[in-house]
Amino acid sequence: MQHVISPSFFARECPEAARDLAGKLLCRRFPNGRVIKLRILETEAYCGEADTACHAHRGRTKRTEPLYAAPGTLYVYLCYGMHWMLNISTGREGEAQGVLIRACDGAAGPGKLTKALEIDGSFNGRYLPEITSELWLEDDALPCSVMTAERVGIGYASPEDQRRPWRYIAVY
DNA sequence: TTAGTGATATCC
DNA sequence: GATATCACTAAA
Repeated sequence: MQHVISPSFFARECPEAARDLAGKLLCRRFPNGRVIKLRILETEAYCGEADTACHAHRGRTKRTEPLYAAPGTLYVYLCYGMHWMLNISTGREGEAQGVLIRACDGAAGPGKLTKALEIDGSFNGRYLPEITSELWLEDDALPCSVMTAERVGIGYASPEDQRRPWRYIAVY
């Protein structure tokens, strides 16, 4: 039985939410009506202002605002001038936590993922329950195990934060 | 290994 | 106002 994931799923500490999100289904209805569902294979947790890898580690800015918003709010931003990164806010409102969705099957890499799903900056700051006709998450209860690893692409973070096992990989 | 790309943050 | 920096990718 398919079950649509509600925002309360994200109302807990980021590493837990990121770990649980691995193996779930990311579902997208395109403007032309076509629907695809991709299994999430890789996520990363960014855990608030104290995490030097998190965009919000220097405090609240216009850009990081969605990370502070209610859990289930999307944080979508452009990297390297061409790739949109898809994140979902977690924790409590006022805490700058988020989960980066790094890979689904058929789309390995956060930039390829958003391209495949046609997700861009227009989704930034949107709240999942308000856009269920375009983007939603499902739990089909397919069992899997989850491996952890160090996060990638965060050479600017402190050495101890770079070592944190906050990357989650679903294994079947 | 390197170029490509543009928004953002941080510094004049 | 200017510049440096990026939670990346494809091509070579």
